[in-house]
Amino acid sequence: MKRPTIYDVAQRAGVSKSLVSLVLRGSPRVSEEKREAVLAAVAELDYTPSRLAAGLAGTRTRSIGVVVDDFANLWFAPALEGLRAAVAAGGYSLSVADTALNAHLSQDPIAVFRSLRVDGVVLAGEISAEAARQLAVPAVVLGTRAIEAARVPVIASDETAGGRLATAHLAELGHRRIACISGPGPSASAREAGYLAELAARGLGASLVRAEQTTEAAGAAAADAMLAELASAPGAEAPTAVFAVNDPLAVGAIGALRGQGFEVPRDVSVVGYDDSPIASYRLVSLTSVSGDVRELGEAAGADLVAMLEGEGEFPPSRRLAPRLVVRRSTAAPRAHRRSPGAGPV
Amino acid sequence: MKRPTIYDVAQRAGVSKSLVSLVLRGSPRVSEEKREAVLAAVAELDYTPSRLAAGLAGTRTRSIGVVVDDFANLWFAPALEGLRAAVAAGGYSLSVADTALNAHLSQDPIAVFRSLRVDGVVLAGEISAEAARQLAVPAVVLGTRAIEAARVPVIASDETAGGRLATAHLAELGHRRIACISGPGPSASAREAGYLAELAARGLGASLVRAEQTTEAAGAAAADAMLAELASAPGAEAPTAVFAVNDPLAVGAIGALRGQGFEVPRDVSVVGYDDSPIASYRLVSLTSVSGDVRELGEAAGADLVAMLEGEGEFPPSRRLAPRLVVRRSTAAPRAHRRSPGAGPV
DNA sequence: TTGTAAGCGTTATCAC
DNA sequence: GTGATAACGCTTACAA
Repeated sequence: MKRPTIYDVAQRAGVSKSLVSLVLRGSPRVSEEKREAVLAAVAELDYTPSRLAAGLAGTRTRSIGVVVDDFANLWFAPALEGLRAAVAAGGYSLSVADTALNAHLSQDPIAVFRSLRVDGVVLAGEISAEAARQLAVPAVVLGTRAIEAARVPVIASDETAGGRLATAHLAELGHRRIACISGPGPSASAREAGYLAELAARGLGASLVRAEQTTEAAGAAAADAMLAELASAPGAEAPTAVFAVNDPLAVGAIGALRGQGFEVPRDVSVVGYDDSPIASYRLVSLTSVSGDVRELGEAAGADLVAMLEGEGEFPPSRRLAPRLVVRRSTAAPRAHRRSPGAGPV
Repeated sequence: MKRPTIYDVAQRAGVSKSLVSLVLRGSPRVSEEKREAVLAAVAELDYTPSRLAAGLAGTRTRSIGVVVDDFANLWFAPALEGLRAAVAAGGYSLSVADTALNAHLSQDPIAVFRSLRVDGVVLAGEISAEAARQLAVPAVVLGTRAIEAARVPVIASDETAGGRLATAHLAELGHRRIACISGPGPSASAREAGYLAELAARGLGASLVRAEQTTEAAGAAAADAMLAELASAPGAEAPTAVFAVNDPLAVGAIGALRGQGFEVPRDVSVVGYDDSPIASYRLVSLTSVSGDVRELGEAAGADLVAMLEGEGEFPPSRRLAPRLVVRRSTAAPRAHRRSPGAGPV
């Protein structure tokens, strides 16, 4: 008992296979009569066209591949939803792969997509510049500024602006000693650059620690290290605010600070980045920078579809402005509250 | 400038296309000489075989589809990794889709996989029973017991056992009034059933609240509701321990309890479920039941490959035993610590 | 409007 | 070992 083919449908409906193909692809030049006959046959036979054959025969597969850097980065979930919404308009379907997913067996996701003949790909997350080159199909990069140079539009959140936003918020509250817990990777660098720029613009001094990874544990370790260094320095003063370049780092820092007797935000204010689910948890209530990831996904999807449908030129890179979600992890510094003009003790 | 085909490779290597196909599929009956010639031509031409054509012509596509209920469920990341490892052994590659991803436009992921002619599918998460039926290809269900009846093996964590484990842990610590915050869905039900079974086995009374969703906010609301109800009841006593059927619910409950002046674990112990990343955060340090999801994924992948390669019979359903990860959210009850035999005040 | 026929790039079945 | 030559199920001119 084999699967029904377009041929079976044609026979049952009493038409030719071409007609079936036309009906299925919604051609307007078919009689209502035949259309119904075809649709009926399709339903009766439970026919599902083979995308393999369609892709082989046609000029496109109407599928687009999405490469996600890591499925554990919850970041991409809303991005994917925005993408889907955007490409669905063009009749495309998404195929998702994660970089780590096939890394071991040299099962490079890009290679898989190539052999699948996807019409285009979306590089989501911190993709290596190398991956983007030698990419025979139209592509857009979503959410990082790593590969500015390649011939692909980059749809990213302006992470440097986000870093400035977070830092400015703390400065506006009255903080003068604002530390930063950064980490590895281009996103972290961009956010960190924003922190430095904003401090410079305000004439404040910087205090930077780089965590080994961008995890909660690394954030805790970085905060501990920062505190330890302060303790051993002669006249050093502890920061009254910390900007962590992502939420896990921030949560780790809060845990470490609390472990050392500092209450948040009473003694130290903390700002995170990404506005991940944990940030809104009551237990945490973390002020965080939000990249509006879903919209980023939508924009990327729309741009890719435009490249696929349109002739020639490709859309310009875009850098969307992030916004700050203020919660209960930030407040004015104590000294500031007691007597606005007073210097630190 | 078109893509190179197997024909181009054959011509360049001075052999027939059949030979090229044999070499690429690792046939042992080809001379070393020709093999090298073919491989060289492949490299020079940067040839990538078309999976579309291969799937069309061959008897299988060597691809398997994974349907995830929701990408935002961090749960599936390790499961996917286990899956990948297991199916890679058989030379299969994974294609992932999320139920919500295409739900809107009747872009049912199962339909997409059908048209892609995947060799098999993995249903991960809480899949509807309906989805599993009418599934023309071999399938396994990963991580839920929802569709016991269908003709697919179910590889799941024994969630009822997990519920018992959590409850037993609290009882062993000396707790007598153990409440449960449950939620919607089959997983929650199974965990809840374990809670009830363990209490019954120990002759303890149950106190159950069902949250509207399985989110942190819902958990907080449920805990608040529970406390409010207790306050209005005449001689009711507050529970000294709470088992929440997943981690977000548990974190929400902790937040709510703290808001009402209860410290965890001093006044109330809390156990969660899933051992998600947040559970290990210092700020939370939540005792939680772990399903060893990666291993679950491996088992499911191995079973599916066995079904695909093997002839006939399919592997039995399996229910893997979960384990408890004890952290700092659980401790002996206060009264118990002061005087072991004393009743509650 | 509908039918005919020629591919699309592989695998599979034979011969050689 | 190696090479022809049919499928595979569809799209797409081109005819009718």
